[in-house]
Amino acid sequence: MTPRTCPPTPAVDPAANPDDELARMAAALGHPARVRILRFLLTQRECFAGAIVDHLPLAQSTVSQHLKVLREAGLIRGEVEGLHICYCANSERLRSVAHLVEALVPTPPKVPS
Amino acid sequence: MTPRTCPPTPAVDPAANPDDELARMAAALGHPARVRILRFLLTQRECFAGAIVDHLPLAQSTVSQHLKVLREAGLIRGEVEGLHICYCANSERLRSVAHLVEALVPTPPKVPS
DNA sequence: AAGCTATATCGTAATTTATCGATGATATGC
DNA sequence: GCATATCATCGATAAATTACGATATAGCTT
Repeated sequence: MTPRTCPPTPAVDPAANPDDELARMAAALGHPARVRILRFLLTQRECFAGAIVDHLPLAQSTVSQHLKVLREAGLIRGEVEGLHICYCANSERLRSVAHLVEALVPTPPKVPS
Repeated sequence: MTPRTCPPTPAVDPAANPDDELARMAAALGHPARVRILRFLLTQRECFAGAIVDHLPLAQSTVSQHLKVLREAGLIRGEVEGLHICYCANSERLRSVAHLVEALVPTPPKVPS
């Protein structure tokens, strides 16, 4: 009904173990266009969807769909602002993703004193 | 010709910018089964392919394909060891992936003294 | 109200992915 | 050499992803 929604950012799924959570985030990041969108959003701090479309060699509808994937993963947030929609990266969520990945890196085998 | 190959670990693609690299790694991590395989490998330090198959509710051929994806992303390594193939996580590569993700997290806006 | 702009959604085609069973290849043991 | 175990690859199939143009919707502007 409302195309201009920007779903309330599903945020973290509480009923997901870290493995599934990580897989979900990784899947959202698993496309070059989405990584570029994210990076662009980070360098601009925020911007309208149109700017992102201009920045990528993809059709508007395609970009919109990538934005949706990122939104549903909670990696970005969109806010209606008059006629535009202002997107920005969700730093908090990005940090939590970074932690999930770091948790995967084995700690160097501890050498007992 | 040689089914028991364990391709030489394509490792890092030098001709890839960080965005594409990150997307490639994320795509490899973007499936719950693969994250579980990786985690299993990390808790065991190493193990035969059969053990991984036993650990997952998937057919042997399916697991083998997931292993291939992880291998081609350089996230794990396999070594022929007699009749088995011994897999282990590539910590170095995992660390580099962690760094790629961390590089995405905005540094807190620096407050000039 | 009528038109315009910005963006989401829909319908669809093409590609990729996930999964399985079956097969093939190698190494081991007899 | 022959049977067996272990694992990769193949072929098929179903499902998901990606991409696009077309359409619809919400909010300005006049």
